[in-house]
Amino acid sequence: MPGSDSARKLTPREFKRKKILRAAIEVFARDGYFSARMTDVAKAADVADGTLYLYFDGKEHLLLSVFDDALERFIDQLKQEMERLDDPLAKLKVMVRLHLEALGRDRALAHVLQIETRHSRKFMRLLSRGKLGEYLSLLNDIVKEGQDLGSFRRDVNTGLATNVIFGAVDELVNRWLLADEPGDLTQYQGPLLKMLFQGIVPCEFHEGAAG
Amino acid sequence: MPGSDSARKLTPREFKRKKILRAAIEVFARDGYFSARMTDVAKAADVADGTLYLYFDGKEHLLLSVFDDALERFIDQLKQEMERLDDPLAKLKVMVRLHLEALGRDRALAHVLQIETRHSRKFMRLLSRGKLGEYLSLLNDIVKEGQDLGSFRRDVNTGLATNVIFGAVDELVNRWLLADEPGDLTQYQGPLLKMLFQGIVPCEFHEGAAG
DNA sequence: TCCAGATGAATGAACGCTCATTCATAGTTT
DNA sequence: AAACTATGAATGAGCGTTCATTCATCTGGA
Repeated sequence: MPGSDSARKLTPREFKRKKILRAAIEVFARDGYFSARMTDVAKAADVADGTLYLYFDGKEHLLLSVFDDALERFIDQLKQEMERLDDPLAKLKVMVRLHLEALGRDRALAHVLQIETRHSRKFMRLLSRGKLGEYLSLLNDIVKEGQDLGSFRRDVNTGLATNVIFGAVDELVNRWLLADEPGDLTQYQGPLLKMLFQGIVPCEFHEGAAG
Repeated sequence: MPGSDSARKLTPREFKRKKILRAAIEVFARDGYFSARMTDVAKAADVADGTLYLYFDGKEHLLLSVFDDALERFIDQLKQEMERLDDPLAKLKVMVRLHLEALGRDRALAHVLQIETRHSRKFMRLLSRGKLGEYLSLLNDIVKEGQDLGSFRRDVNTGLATNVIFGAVDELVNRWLLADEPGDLTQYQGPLLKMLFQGIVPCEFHEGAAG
């Protein structure tokens, strides 16, 4: 099944494509998407201005490609790692870990994914209907499975729980991006999961707390 | 103390300022911040192009003003409503309710606050250091107070809990904004709080879940 | 009451600059 | 010698901002 093996040799064309994508990440992260000039992306990729348009349909399509390319790799990895797991709780842990690891290791990419790709409603909808939707759907499946098996509460709406989990992780990454002295992003994995699993109110007070 | 009473009569200048701010919200929400033209904001405010610059220092400052103005009103209301409350749990409920109500009632404003103001790292830092920081600090205080009083778990980092709560609410609003048929935003208030308070894992499984 | 002069808020046409994109040309491979 | 790929200078539309000018309102002297 050639094409699905991510470790195979790249064709020259694929190689240059990747090189441009990487350059775009660096430049978009450094200057911001709107301030960034295509000329600078070309320069960073060591390629002529016009060449960009032989690989991408324009600036916006380049940004979209950065996003989808990154998420595709991430989703593949996620699926692969989850194959060996049955426990939804363990799956959720892995998902959060991979999410934090992937972004924690590449700050420029994180910046582009978290901030630059969210510049308009129109663009965000585009993302939601693409790879991001696939990712959220994966998360939703885990939550649903956990509820079916009884390891997650059944009395919270599945979609809402998905939303809370994603929102929490997403905001954590945002704060890490905005921090003046960002530490290791993955250090929060444990505490974050603890809070998501157990909530903020001790069990003995649960009756009066909600509602 | 004239000037702090939000219900007093507006001077002509204040009135026109508000009119421009409202127009900016509508136009930024409709076209997106970057696509929006100052000319169109002026048109929507029923004012000449140049007039905008008698009230604001430029396009970016106008966007910032929209944000700060909205948050200032929100924070004032929040402080006022919280004065009568002692219980941190109740305070948190009020905070989430007001947050969802304020945005749920004004979709254009929500759009601008959630999406258009987050177009760059630089701008987001500006927000964080201003009114948004004040808001987060308020939330952080509530969490801390709850932990001191024992109504919130002490074994979760205060800042992280603040982050999770804000992230969850924020993402909920985002999904509402992106939805094709958005319902009433406030309907999620109860379930959201329940999940934040109690977590996703039933109490009896807490031992093995975290970590 | 009337008017001359002063004030500054408001106007909107025009400016000037910034890029995303194009395409005629050049190079490279088969 | 075709076919494919790359180049980068030139283009021109788009738009934030400016500023010379207008005009409604106010002031105070007669």
